[in-house]
Amino acid sequence: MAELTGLADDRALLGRTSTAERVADILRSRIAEGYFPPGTRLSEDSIGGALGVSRNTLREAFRLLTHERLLVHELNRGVFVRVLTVEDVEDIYRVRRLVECAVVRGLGRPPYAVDGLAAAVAEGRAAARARDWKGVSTANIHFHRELVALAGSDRTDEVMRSVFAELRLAFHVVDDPRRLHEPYLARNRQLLEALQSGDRTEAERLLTEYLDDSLSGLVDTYARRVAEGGLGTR
Amino acid sequence: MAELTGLADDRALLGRTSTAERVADILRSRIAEGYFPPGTRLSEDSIGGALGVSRNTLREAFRLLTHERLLVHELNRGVFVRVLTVEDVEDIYRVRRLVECAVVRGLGRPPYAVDGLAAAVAEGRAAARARDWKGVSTANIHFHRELVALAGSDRTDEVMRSVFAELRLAFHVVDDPRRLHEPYLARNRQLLEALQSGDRTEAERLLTEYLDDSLSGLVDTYARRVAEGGLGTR
DNA sequence: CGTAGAGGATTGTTCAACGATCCCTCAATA
DNA sequence: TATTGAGGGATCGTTGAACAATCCTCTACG
Repeated sequence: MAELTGLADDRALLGRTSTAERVADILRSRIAEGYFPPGTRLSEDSIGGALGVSRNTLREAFRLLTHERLLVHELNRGVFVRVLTVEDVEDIYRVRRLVECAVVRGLGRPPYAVDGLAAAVAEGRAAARARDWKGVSTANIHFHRELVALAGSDRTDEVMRSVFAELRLAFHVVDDPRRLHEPYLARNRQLLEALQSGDRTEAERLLTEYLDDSLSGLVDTYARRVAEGGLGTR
Repeated sequence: MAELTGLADDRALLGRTSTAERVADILRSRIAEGYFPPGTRLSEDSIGGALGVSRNTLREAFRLLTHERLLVHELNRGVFVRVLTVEDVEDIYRVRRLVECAVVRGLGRPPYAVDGLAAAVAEGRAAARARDWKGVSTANIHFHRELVALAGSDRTDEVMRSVFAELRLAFHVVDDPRRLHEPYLARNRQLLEALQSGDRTEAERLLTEYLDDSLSGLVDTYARRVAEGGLGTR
């Protein structure tokens, strides 16, 4: 038996993607880019017809996305792109504060593996230079996903990936992404620097402030938009 | 328009569930109680026949439980009750330490709402008196779910509910539930007392020790059982 | 003893059908 | 005018069947 360790990673690339997962990928990115805004109903017939997949396959894709909380399923009514309430947004930040701060606090001795964080900061800087505010938002999320990854827990990573995907739903409702995301570029950089210098407590302080400010800023504009927009909460 | 605020809570009750969800409920509790031990193959034919549902519906239920990590799906072989690896158990405890400790640390000023915790302690004591070690294990899990509930976050509750359900899979593999669960009765009580007296830092210390000991005790016997039992890890 | 292959059993996938539910429309009534 | 109720159309939920693909077991053979 020859060397096979390197092959394990390739298995993910191989057949392991079912039709339903590919459909879910398509729908997920459509939702992420705002093509299907929150509140939109996704009809089995029209979507299945457009994508050329059977109803069963499509329903499996719906189920995947429902599990990620991107869609909500109402019996005999179909699936809808989730409309977050303000309480949802607050709960998302409750989870973020709980988990992200715990990750920072639980770090062992420095140095820390901050390569991913540095890459996300660079990604955000590049997006800002290109005036690509949606890209800035994505880089922001990448930064915090990398932060969570420092805990080295697959389950935590998965949970937070889903939480961040949900958060993106709120971002699509607000109309001024620049004001919402740009200020946090510098603060992510600060956070990175604190971690690079091995200062956990300072990093935790920065992170807490970050999350508090981010939540209040988001809730302000979000509540206004939801109220005026009259998104189909039902 | 009359007073309708009280009715909002009742909506959850009349929210009907699909057949697939009800089937998933049944299978979930069967797995939780050990009727289907880890490694068991769940045949579409026999289960569908016994429950009187069609294959399509049953497969939907399987998918729901697969998303919850209680079942694993092997292509062309069917679904099996998940067999946790030691790495899985370790990751579960990584999540528990991260989240449960963060919950305790994030508590505000005392007094805390420890009614649920007290009830779980009482439940455990009663089960121990009745020599019902599986009941002790359940009460243990209830205690920690109540602990997480102190954070007041729906999402955190849901995540941890799923994590605890997964953990139960490991419990079913070990053969001496008494030795595994009984020692923690007293420690839960200690934890409760620390919280009742408003001592967060002491509670966090107790909790950390608890989780460390619980993990090492579980991994010891679990690794042995998995190795000798030769559960169908394939 | 080991291997190749046939056959049976099980799963993967799709489709069509029918009942159930929801939503919308419209008419009747107070 | 506002409310109620019936009807119809659209969509979802579930079933059953059919066929292909795959796996497992057992047998026969070298």
